[in-house]
Amino acid sequence: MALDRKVIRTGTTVDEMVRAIADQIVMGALRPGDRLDEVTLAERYDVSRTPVREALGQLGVMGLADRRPNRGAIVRVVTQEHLASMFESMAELEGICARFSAERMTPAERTILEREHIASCKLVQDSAEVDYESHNILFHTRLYEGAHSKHIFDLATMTRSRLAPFRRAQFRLRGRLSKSWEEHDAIVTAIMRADGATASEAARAHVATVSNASAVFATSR
Amino acid sequence: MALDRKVIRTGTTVDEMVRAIADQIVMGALRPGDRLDEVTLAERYDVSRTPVREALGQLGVMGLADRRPNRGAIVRVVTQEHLASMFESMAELEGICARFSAERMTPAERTILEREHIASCKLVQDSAEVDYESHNILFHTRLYEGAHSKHIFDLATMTRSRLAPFRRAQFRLRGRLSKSWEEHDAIVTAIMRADGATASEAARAHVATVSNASAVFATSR
DNA sequence: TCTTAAGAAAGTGTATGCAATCTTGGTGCC
DNA sequence: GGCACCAAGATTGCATACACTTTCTTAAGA
Repeated sequence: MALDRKVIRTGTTVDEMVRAIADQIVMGALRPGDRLDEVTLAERYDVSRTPVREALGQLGVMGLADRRPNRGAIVRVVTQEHLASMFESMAELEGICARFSAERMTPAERTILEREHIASCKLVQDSAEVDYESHNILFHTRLYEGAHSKHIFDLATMTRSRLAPFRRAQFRLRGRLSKSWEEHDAIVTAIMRADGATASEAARAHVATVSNASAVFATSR
Repeated sequence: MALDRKVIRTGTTVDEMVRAIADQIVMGALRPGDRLDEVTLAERYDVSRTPVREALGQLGVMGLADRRPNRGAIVRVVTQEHLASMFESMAELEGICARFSAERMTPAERTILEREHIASCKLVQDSAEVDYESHNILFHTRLYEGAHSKHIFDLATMTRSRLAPFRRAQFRLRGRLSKSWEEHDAIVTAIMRADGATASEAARAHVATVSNASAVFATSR
């Protein structure tokens, strides 16, 4: 299934390849350790090897792929140690974002955050895992944005995408959905009160829980 | 002056190009806004455009270059706002590293940190700006390493390299050298006492000072 | 004089080809 | 049977070629 590049054409082919491959990795279609063969990818997307190669190089810098000179690229495999390190960093970053959000969000941003959070309660009641996952991503993005700091946003977003392959299906664990909502609730409440310290701690605890839920999944493959 | 690739040959040409260009940016030979012309770079390093292009793409991901489709690449220009955001992030990251270092460094690491810190006192007395700058980079690297968290290390290192073009010559400001040493001293003292909170605060304050020193320089160009 | 249009020049984006390197399957030797 | 070695195939790395986009130049028209 080739991409219709001639029709839509946003940006360069390389960008499209980066997005396409990154998506496959983040979505789990390509799993850690899988080979990223240049000719195979080129054929699949109906492009030459050149843009594929550039994309692989960029994915390497992003930390999603691992490039071995003369030996091809694979989806990055991380050790348990490194994985823990990433979750730890994520917790710290989210803590910072929550603190800044509590201190800096505009009234409009606070309103949106709260409204979306309350709306998501219904998804929990309906056990709508997939929709809740979408909401969850948005929720955390709101936190990163609310920090009003472009670089923190970049760091948090990057770290999240690197972790994505390892947090798949976290919401399938029994009761995880409603627990997640309660944790979000603690964060939102603190942010609405402009209580940075509490928001930060709640966010860190939240990520720690996700970390535990994901660790089980990551090791059991 | 072409690189002697045939002779030394460590890694691929692309890697060499990334290093070479990144160095030029970080060292200040290439300044924000400067064009990164593919053919010029290719000729300068005596390679074809292909590896140069791949390098530019990777530098874009690293945040050192800015790539505009069909319009070439330039050394990234950051707004005052974005620069402040990066310094703010750097302060938070260093704070985290200092806290973790205080909690996690091995006795051997603590010894090395303290010994190098004490040795650097002589550089201050001699007003050896260049040598102190080298020591300074090492000092902060020790902090990042001491956190014992690969990902935090990556984030800190990346952020530092992005900031490098803007903190040039910070030590030329009068009295900055000895002030820097005193700030380091506060961090080291706290780490030796395994006092995470104090170490964290000292590190954050230290970066804040650097930020102010650099902001003057950045705007006055 | 200023604006604008057309064409040329410069530069980027992708495809293809070839050389270099790695992998694999098989063969001979111990 | 196991191991070292070697050649063929597969794959990557880089250079070159060409198409396409942007930018610059220049000149005509208002």
